[in-house]
Amino acid sequence: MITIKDIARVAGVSHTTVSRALNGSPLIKKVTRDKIERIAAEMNYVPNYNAKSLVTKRSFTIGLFFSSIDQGTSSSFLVDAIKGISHALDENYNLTVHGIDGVRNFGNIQPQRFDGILVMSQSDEDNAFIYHVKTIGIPLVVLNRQLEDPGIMNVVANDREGVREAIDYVVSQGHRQLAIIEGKPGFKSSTERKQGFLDSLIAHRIPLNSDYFVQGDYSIESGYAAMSRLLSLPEPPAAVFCSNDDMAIGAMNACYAHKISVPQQISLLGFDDIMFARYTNPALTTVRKPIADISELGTKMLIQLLLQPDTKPQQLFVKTSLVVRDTVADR
Amino acid sequence: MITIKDIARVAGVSHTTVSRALNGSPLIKKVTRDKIERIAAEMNYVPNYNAKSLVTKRSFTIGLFFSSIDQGTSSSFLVDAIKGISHALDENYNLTVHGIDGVRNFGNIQPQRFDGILVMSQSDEDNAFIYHVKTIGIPLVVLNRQLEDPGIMNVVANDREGVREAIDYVVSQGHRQLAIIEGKPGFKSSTERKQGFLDSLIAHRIPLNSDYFVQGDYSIESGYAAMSRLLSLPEPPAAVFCSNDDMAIGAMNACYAHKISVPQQISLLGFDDIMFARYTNPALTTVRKPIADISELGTKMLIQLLLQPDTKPQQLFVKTSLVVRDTVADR
DNA sequence: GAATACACTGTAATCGTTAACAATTCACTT
DNA sequence: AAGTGAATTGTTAACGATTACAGTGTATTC
Repeated sequence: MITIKDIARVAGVSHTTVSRALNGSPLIKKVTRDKIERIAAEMNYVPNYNAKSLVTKRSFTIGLFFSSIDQGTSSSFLVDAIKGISHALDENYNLTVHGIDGVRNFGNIQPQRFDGILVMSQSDEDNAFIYHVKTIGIPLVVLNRQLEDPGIMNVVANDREGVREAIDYVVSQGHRQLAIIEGKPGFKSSTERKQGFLDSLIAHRIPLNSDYFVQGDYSIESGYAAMSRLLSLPEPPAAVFCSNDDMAIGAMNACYAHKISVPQQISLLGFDDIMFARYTNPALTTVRKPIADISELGTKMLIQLLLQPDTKPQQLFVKTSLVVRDTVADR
Repeated sequence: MITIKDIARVAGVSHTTVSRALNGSPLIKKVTRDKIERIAAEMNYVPNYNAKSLVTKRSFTIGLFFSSIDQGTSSSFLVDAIKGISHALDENYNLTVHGIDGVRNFGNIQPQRFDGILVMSQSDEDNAFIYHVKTIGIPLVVLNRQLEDPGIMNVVANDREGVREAIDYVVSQGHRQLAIIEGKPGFKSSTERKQGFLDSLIAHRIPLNSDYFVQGDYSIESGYAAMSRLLSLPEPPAAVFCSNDDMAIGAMNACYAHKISVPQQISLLGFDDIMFARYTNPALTTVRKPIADISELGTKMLIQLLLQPDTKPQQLFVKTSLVVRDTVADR
């Protein structure tokens, strides 16, 4: 393995000069820099990042932590996240991936091991981890889940606005009896999405019917159960907004079971645009949560934070988009 | 940040002794070791891995490379892979994740940066990368895709056997007019799965009908197209084996479009058991490819390879399992 | 009671890099 | 021709660990 000293020898300079030349120091004369760069390239020099890290105290690694590695749901999250992050990260940074639940002792999470940390959060159970990271002072960005704490950089989708737009669309298609299957109680995302639903209804002066608000918990099964309840109503709704796609899939299955055809007899709207939304039958109309964009923006914010540690934490919202497919009928 | 020298100072020993004590050297007396360990714990000592790496020439990081980071398909692969790997990897190893297509120059892939590399391969376009890794001598295990080269550690599913068993099952349900939608031409997995299909048909003395062999390319669209062709046959098959789940989903959609009900009029069988297989309507009967198990076993082999570099490369097969759901009718 | 062996601990060099500080070179002034 | 300051380059000491080698102390042997 060749080192800067090897290069120094053939270039006839000191290894310090080589170091400086290769790191773009303005101190070095152009001709020597060019010569050294040429030689380094010829010798296929690759810097030893451990030595670099040892002295600069930067690890050149960013850690991505996500809620659970063992729970089955929402797997496409992770791929999209990695996609977005890779786009924003330059090649001599390493991205390491961990499940938060796999971290047995927080002691291993140390500034010397991570230049920065991204948390793809899905539940407030992550808070203990998040505060540990914050406490020991590693630059941190939390993605996907809206935080109450304004002291932490946070990038999320604008759920409320996204849902409002989607419901506006459903209303514009002529539906006025709208129901909602709500998300898991206590989750910020649940209330945000519900708010967006209400925003639209109120804006359109649609009277609120308490029968049309039913509880779910983001699981397929809860979507099935909730939809069954709605279908058994004396006057079932014309359209149902499901607070996530999983529940929409459950709801669709409930419709099949009750011989109700979608969207002819009832319209369905999801949220997330998971990969499978395109494959349901009929294909699900839904609100796309741009995980890749969120991750990319979050990574950029993290890099910003690395360069200027005193950057003020903010809460950034990424716009969602409505994906019109086949589950909302036009009347 | 506290170092072994700090510990040495309070313990009244040299830092060498601390290093030895903390690394389980047999040279150290039990009482000193205990004392040092106690002090280290009290001081919340965490070793500096960069310093360690610099001198031991081990990086404590394993790289996971997968074919493409930007292609949309088979996302659950990655999560399952990370799951399996995390299980087998002890906590002071870091797992870094990269798309092979994101690697702009191979020069960055260096022994000093990776103790070992896992490649989750999906196409033979990965070969250039694989051989680069092999050439520079980084311990390597290729997962998921069967290699011709016996010089590389390789862990894959036993596709052929898995398909044979699945078709045996379909036959046992009373179907005898069996069709196959084949995978992408030139792919090892395509021929393996086809072989499994043939194995079963031959074992059951079912005559081969050339109309029932149609080409696909693993995409949903190709599944749709292939199924349309089969349905337009004067005598459509009773059951169709799709060489992966994506094509099965396409095929199912084709059935819907042709008003053919699954499984009443035609049975469908997939391969992979992607996450969505459970959510299709009806839920897809398929052959489960145990990605997590493959990854876990692969990781164990890699660790073996790290400990004993002269371990003979082998090709390991992990058994698939048939997941019976609702798309194969019982006659 | 000295020699020897063994068990344990310490000294100092090393890994490949950066960076504070010192030294040299060079082009201008005067 | 010497002085000055700026522009380059070099010397050397870190960074935090491991490890070859040297040293100490104690028990065993004769």
